[in-house]
Amino acid sequence: MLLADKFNMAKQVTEAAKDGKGFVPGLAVDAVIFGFHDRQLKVLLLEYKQTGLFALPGGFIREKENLNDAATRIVTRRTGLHDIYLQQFYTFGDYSRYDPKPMKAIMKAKGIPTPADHWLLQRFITTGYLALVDFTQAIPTPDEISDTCQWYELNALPELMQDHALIINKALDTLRLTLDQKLTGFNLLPEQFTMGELQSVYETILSKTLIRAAFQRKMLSLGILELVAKKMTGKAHKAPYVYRFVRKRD
Amino acid sequence: MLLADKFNMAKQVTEAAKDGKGFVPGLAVDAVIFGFHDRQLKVLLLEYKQTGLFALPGGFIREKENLNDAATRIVTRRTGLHDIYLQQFYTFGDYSRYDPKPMKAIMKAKGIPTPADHWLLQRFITTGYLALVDFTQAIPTPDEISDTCQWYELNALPELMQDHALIINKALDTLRLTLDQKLTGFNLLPEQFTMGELQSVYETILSKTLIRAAFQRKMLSLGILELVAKKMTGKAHKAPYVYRFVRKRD
DNA sequence: CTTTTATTGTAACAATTTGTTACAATAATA
DNA sequence: TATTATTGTAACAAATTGTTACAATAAAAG
Repeated sequence: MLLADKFNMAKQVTEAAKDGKGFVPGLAVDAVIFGFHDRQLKVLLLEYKQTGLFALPGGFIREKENLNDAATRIVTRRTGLHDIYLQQFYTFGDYSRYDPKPMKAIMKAKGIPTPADHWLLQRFITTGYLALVDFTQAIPTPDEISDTCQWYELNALPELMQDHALIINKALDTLRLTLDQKLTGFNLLPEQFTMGELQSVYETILSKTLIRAAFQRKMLSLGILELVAKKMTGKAHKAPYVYRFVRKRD
Repeated sequence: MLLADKFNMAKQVTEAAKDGKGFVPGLAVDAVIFGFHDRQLKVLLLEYKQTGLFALPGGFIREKENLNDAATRIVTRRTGLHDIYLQQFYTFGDYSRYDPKPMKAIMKAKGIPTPADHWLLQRFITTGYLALVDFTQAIPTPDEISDTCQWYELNALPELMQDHALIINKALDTLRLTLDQKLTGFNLLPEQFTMGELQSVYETILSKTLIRAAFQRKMLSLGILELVAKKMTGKAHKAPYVYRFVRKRD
C-alpha cells in the first residue's frame, strides 16, 4: 500500500483518521497502474527517499466506502484520470508480508512517534487492483509524503517495498491470462490507434512476437474495431488505418 | 462468512477471541465448496434456523495466520478433507453487503448481548475462495451454532444470507472461465473415473452438452490422463476405461 | 448359446481457426 | 519517376475442432 496515503490520512483528513478510525481496519488497497510507451510496459511507482525504496500507489478503505470505489479513488488521485479500466486480481494475505520496518523509518523521518501499537505499524492485508491507463493522458502525482510519482519500465524496476514486486508479477500474470478474454489491451492506448500499435501492445504484454497477418485478421474478425481514418505517419510507406475500440454488442 | 464460526471463535477459542482480538479485524473468508453428484453441482451450506437463512462456510483470519491458510482451515473443518483444491477468486467489499440484522437475530437467540459496537456486528469485507472436493469423501460438519451443514443443488439453493448468492455466482463464473486453463474439473471426481464421468462434470459446470468424440480426443491429447483399468458397470454395454489424473510434466 | 441393447473407443472426413507466404497498394524520399 | 518501408489482405497450409460412422463388447433377452 502507498505509505504516502497512510500519512495523507494520518495527517490531514480528520482527527479520527489519526488513529486509523474512519477507515476499515487491517485492509489496504494497492494498485498496479500499467501504462504503455515506446513498446514498453510501465508501472507507476512512488519513491520514499528515506527508505531507499519504492512502493505501489495504495491506500485504505473509508468506513462506508465500497472496496472498488476506494481503488478507483486511489488510482484517480495518482493519475488524474477518471473512467479507468480497473480489475481486482488478488488479495495478498501472507503473514510474512507484514514488516513494519520501512514504515517506522518513514514515520521517524517525519517526526511521528512510533509506538508498537500505532495503527500504521499493524499487519495489513491488501487487495490488489490492476489499472490500464493511457500513458499520454495520465498525470503522475505524488502525495504529501512521497518524493516522486513516476513511470518505471517493468523490465527495470527499482527495489520495491515489502512484497510489491510479487504483487506486480501477479498483476502481469493476470493481465496476460485475461488479455484475449477481456480484450483489455485497448485501455493502454489512446482512443485512436493503428493496428501496428495494437499489435505492439499485445506483443509487449505477452513478451512474444505475433504474426502480423494473423493478428490483424483476428482483431478485425472480433468486430470490436471501428475504422476512423487513415494516418499519415510522415514515413516513407503506406499510411495505416486508424481504429477506435467499440464495445461488442452482446 | 459463516456465522457459526464467528460464534465458534467468540465462544470457545480464547478469552481474547470474545472481543475479536486474536483475529485480523474487518476481514473474513467465505468458501464456496463445490461437490458433484448425480450430474449436479452441489454447494455446502450451513443453516441458521433462527433466521430462516443459509450461509456459506466462513470464518476469520488469526493474528499471525496466512489468509490462504485460514481458507484451508475453514474448508477442512467443514469437510474433514485435507489437500483440497482451493482457489481465491474475489474479495467482496461493497458497503451495502454490511447488514448486521441476521447476526443480531442469531446472537439474541443465543442469549448474547448485542451492543452496537460488538465486533461481530461491524462491517466485514470478505475474501471468497472456491473449493472443489470429492463429494464421496467429504463429511459435511456443522459447527457449534449452525443447525445443519449439507449439500444443496446449485440449481435449487435455499435463501442465502447477505450477498452469499452473489458470491456463489461469482465462484461459478470463475470456475467456468478457468476450467480449461487450470484443468480443475478433476478435483470434483474420485481419484479414478471414466471418460463419461469426466464429460458429465464438464457439461454440468459449463451448462452445455459437449460432443463426446471431440471431448475424449481433446482430453486424451492433453497427456494428463493415465489409464488404470476397465470398469464393469453391470450395464448391458461395453465396459469403459478408468483413468487417473496425472499432473502435467512442465 | 445366439441375438439384442446400450454404450464405449476411435477412425475418418468436414468445417473452422490459425500459421505462413506472398503480393499489390502507397506515402515519403532519393 | 524509381526506390524504400510498411500496410492490407488474399491464398494456401497446418492444426484444431465438429460430426458421422462403425467396430468392440458387457449384460440381458430370447
